[in-house]
Amino acid sequence: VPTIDDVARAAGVGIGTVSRVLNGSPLVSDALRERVLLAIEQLGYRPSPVARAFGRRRTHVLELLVPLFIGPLFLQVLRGIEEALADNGYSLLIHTVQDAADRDHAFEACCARGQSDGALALWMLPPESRLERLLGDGVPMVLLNVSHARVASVGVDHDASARLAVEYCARIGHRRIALVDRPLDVFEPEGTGICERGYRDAMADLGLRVRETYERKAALSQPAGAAALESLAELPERPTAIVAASDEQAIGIVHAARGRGWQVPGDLSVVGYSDSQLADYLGLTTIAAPVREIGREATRLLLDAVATPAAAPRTIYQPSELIVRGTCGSPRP
Amino acid sequence: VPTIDDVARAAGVGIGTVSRVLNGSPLVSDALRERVLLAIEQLGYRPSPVARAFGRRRTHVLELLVPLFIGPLFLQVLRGIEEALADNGYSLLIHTVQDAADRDHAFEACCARGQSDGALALWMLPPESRLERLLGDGVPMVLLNVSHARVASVGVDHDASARLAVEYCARIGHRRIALVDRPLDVFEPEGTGICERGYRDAMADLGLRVRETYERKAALSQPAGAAALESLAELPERPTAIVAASDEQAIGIVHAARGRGWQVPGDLSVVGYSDSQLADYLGLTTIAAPVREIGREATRLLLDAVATPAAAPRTIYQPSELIVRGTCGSPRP
DNA sequence: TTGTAGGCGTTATCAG
DNA sequence: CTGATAACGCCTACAA
Repeated sequence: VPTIDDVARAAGVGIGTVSRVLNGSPLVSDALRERVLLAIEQLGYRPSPVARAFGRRRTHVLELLVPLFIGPLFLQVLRGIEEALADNGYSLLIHTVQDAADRDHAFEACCARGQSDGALALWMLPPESRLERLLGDGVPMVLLNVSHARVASVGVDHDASARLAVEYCARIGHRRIALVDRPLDVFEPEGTGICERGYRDAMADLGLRVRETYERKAALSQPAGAAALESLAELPERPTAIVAASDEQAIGIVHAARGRGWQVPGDLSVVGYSDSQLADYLGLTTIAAPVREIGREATRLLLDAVATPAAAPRTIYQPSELIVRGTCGSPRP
Repeated sequence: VPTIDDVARAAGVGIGTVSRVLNGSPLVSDALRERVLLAIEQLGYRPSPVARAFGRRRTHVLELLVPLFIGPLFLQVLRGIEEALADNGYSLLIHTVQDAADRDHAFEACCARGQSDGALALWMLPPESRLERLLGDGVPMVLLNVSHARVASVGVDHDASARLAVEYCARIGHRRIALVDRPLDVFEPEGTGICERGYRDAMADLGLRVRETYERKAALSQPAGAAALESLAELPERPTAIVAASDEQAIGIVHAARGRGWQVPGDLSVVGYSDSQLADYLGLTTIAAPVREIGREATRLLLDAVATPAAAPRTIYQPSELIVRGTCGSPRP
């Protein structure tokens, strides 16, 4: 494998000149640039990425922390990220995380500066314990679809999304609207819900009764959604509409409701959240999150942070949108 | 950020000793190892991954080429890959590919040795034009779920899978079984189909009539599957069962059939392929491919190749399996 | 068992 | 504009 030295020798110039040509410096005469380019071509020379990373103290690699519960949305985010990465020479390193321990490892690894120039974390908060080191080491980092006071983030405003769903249900006539939420930090099931505030505020603003018994918090899975429905179904005055915090949960809810012999949307309306591929296939009414855009914008933000460190953590919201399909209808009188 | 020099100084030893401790060499006295470990701890020292990669001429990174059409199966493969990667210090670099040009770039980049120690390509063949350089540069590479005479691969035997599907349909009484295939090379739509041979052989072996009019080749999408069904439906003697080369296609077929007012499985039986999450949700009878296992075994194979170069390209087959759900039934007399 | 010196392929910093 | 030359941080002989 030819090195920069070989090229310099072949072109009859110093390695400095070759390096300048390689990096598009204007400080090279056309004549020499020509000769260098020729030599590169003839030798089939490719600069070594590791040597470069070593030399310029920049890896041109971004890290991506992916929780497995994200499901099919992953490919969408990935598309957005790659859109922002197109042709700027950056690559993506992936770490999947399955549980809290994985998460801690992954964030820890990001802090250990050197592997990458920055990190993207999807749908997932960094553990508070690692936060100091994380911010201390100055690894640029952007959170996607979750927000945190001290870290930059891009995502939808979950409270606004919940409001959208609740207002829609109210508009088509529902008054008994329940919430099947998900914990803000998926690895912290006892914490606050992600749509909680938006749901309550929207209900109150609409003059609808806010009752604790109408709020459930469930994991991001179909069975969890189904379980939440069963519990809601036992209420003396059961809800006629349910707003879920994910499409998975919503699908579980729909299945369970139909399993009880209820009609959806006849006896129960259900709104999902995210507009995953599944929602489309199954005709689920849902609040769409612009997942691809989130990936793109977050990556742009991160690249900015890599180029210009020390910017204050920004939070950018992308608008969510109601997608009407087949799981909502007016309640039967 | 502390370097190995700082550690050596703090521990009062040479950098060689520190390096040995770092790499678990037995050639260090317990006393010194203790001191070094302490210094590392106190300084919060972390060896630089790039410097290491530079020094030992091994990046400890594997590259993964992912075609977007893979869909939700991706996360599953990823799980398998990470299983094999667990705790051996390897990371995963991802390149998504959307079209033939992307693919060419991606394979090209892998050849440019240095970015990674080896590459995994999913559901996708390298372009023949790149093959020489690829094999020439000696980048270890393993193909997943496609096979090639000159490159190592791990996947299911598509012909065996097709046979499984056909035999099942025949067993429950079908005689007019059609195939909606996919091209072996997705970016080469005109090429041979991936299940073609298995389908024809199985039909012949069962004494069923093999007719060209019963074979369609479609893209890996629902609309493509739907289109194939429409075309099949116009036949004077339409098939009573259809074997598809992917779950997506199968779902498109089912939708289109129901759109025509046909009952599935009453009027038409459909078998999918892969057992994606969707197949489960929609109750699609399908041939399951052990996707996670494929990821795991392929990665193991690749790691072997990285450690011991120049092994002859091996092809490993994983068994596929029939999953009976709700889209197949006996034909009406 | 230990320390020291050289090398890895670039980039960056100088004098010219 | 150009060419030496010194980092960069670690690994690996080699010598002690």
